[in-house]
Amino acid sequence: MQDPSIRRPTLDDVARHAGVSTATVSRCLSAPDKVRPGLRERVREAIRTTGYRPHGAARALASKRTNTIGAVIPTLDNAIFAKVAQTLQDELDARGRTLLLASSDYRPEREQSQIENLIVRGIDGLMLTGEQRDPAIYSLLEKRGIRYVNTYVHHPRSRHPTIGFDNVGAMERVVGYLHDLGHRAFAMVGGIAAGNDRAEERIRGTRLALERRALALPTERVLEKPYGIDAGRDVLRRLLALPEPPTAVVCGNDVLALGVLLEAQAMGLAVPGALSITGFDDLDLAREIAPGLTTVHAPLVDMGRLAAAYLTADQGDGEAPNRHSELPAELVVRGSTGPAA
Amino acid sequence: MQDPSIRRPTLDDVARHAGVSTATVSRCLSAPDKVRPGLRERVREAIRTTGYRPHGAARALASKRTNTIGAVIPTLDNAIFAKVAQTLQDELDARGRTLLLASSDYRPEREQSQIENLIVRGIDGLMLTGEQRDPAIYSLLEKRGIRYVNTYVHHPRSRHPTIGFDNVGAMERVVGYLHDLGHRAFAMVGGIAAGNDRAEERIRGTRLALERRALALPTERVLEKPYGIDAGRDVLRRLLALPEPPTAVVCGNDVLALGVLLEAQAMGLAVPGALSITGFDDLDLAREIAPGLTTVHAPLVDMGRLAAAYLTADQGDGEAPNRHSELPAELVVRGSTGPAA
DNA sequence: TTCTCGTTTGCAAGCGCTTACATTTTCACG
DNA sequence: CGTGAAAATGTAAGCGCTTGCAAACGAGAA
Repeated sequence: MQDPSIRRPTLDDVARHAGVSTATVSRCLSAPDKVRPGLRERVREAIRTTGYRPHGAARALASKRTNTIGAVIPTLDNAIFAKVAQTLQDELDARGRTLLLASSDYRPEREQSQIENLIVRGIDGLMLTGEQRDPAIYSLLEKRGIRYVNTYVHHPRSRHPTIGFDNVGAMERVVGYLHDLGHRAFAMVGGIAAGNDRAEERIRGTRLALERRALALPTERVLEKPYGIDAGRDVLRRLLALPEPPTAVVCGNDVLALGVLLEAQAMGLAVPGALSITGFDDLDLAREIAPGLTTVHAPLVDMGRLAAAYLTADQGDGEAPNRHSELPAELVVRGSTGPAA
Repeated sequence: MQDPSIRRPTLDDVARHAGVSTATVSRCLSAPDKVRPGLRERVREAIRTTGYRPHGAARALASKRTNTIGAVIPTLDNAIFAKVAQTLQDELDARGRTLLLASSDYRPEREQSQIENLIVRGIDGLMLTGEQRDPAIYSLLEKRGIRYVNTYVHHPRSRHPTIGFDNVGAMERVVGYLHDLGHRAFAMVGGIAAGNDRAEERIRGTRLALERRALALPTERVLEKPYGIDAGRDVLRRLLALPEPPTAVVCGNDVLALGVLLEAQAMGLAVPGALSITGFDDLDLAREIAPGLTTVHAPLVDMGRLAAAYLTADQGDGEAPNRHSELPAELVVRGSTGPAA
């Protein structure tokens, strides 16, 4: 859409204006301390009067750096990804980098194409969600020498760097807490586990924790649903139709939990009197709704911060950042859980 | 972070592999029908075996097009912007463009720097939120020949293109509806109007609609708050302390309305029996919460679609897209409003 | 004053691609 | 087959910037 009739000022124009070479102008921009203060000021002035703005593509081509970090998240339509994206952007901004954001809609093949897209566009680093993906993607990133990090998971033994939390461990805490309250009849509703390791880990974590307590979580009591309030509502109706309805419903995220909670209220089922509900993520709303939602707090802001730091850390400069950072994902107890009926 | 020891395959490599010139390879990529099918296949094969990926920056530099569209929104932390961003991205994707997203945190100076940033990064078009901003920004965009569009507003007489809805008119409908229900004691809580024309228009629209019905909206009954559930809660407590508390609270968006609603419920105030509440935006949650929130439906998806179409429309090709598109912003009546007490 | 050495500046070669323009090939038609 | 126009391909000149290297400069030492 650039109107070809308009010529934007270039480095040459600035150089001519200031009576110096383009090299000097370039240095003024990227390494001002390499230029004598007097000259520097003259160049600054010339930049101002010409209205010069650097040309990112030319710069990237010549310098082989784009100062751009990519990120692929499943969707912007969920606050937990939006918040990390927001944090990442703020942090990158502060470091003079730009965030190039893409979303995959939870579809692996779309994630792959988005990553390819980002690579073509030029990125110096890449934040990904979860670890599970086609190995070809990892080898492409390595071949291109693009630093990347997987978030929302913590896999200390993985060869791929991770910044996140222990989804399995978090569910152990959730289940332990509910078990201590006397609950024995559990059900779980999680996201679609196929292609989503966070969802899978939360389901697995719940099952493991129950088995550890000599309780089974049979398949018909584990429902996988795309995240959505309506899905949560739907699930509760289904669970209550079971011969032995659960006294505790463990949800894979807060949106599902909210659906379960709202449906319980709509059905006149006392929460937590007749049913305890837990979520995951700790959305703002979890604190505000009545009763407050017992949930696992996902350390989104810290994750975004650490990811930004990891992806922008200087390469050679000693001090390689940790390949794996674990963030706490703590249980937040609120009013949606209570002793088993 | 590009490892300099690694040489990525270039057009030259592909050309050599296929025994053709770089021009032919380039054409295979951007105008395949200009190349004889046999050759085309040979080149495709060479691309595959070399693992070639185009270099976006080089391409942008040579072609003067980036195939990238920028967007600056106030924040990702609000579903209404996230949803538009999501839609925009999907639509642009389908057209082979990339979305470069930035957020301003509702701060004009930050918006300006983000726009400059996007321009340097290279964009062919730009979606902005609202119309109110430093004229220097508009003239920079024009000087650069970058097509732009203002969204979330509809200003048919403005010289700047807009795609959005009539915020003032929407409030007329909200007030009219409440007035018909017998409400005479109104209060309003909106976003911070300074630097946010959408918020300002909604407040103004409410005031105008009331004046048209011979009702005043005195300053102490208009509260401007940063969007947030807690702000909404806070506001309700304040309004109920007034000598003559309102029977209807009109909110500038759903998040504030949700706060008002939750606080009313926490205080044991019947909604809509003792208090009617309206929102704006029609978040998913507005439909799910009990009682459902009466609100104005913001046509986010259509806005995103139209913006994508507008910003990617071919220039010369006759058929200039409309400079101003108005989308309906309809009142959605749910359970949070009822006859005045 | 001359010499040395560190600092500042300029020169110019690309970075990988697109695209006028020139050249060659193809093919319908006479 | 020859001809000419159209189609396919190649040639090469940039796009605007960075950066290695060389040249010029300046300041202190001899």
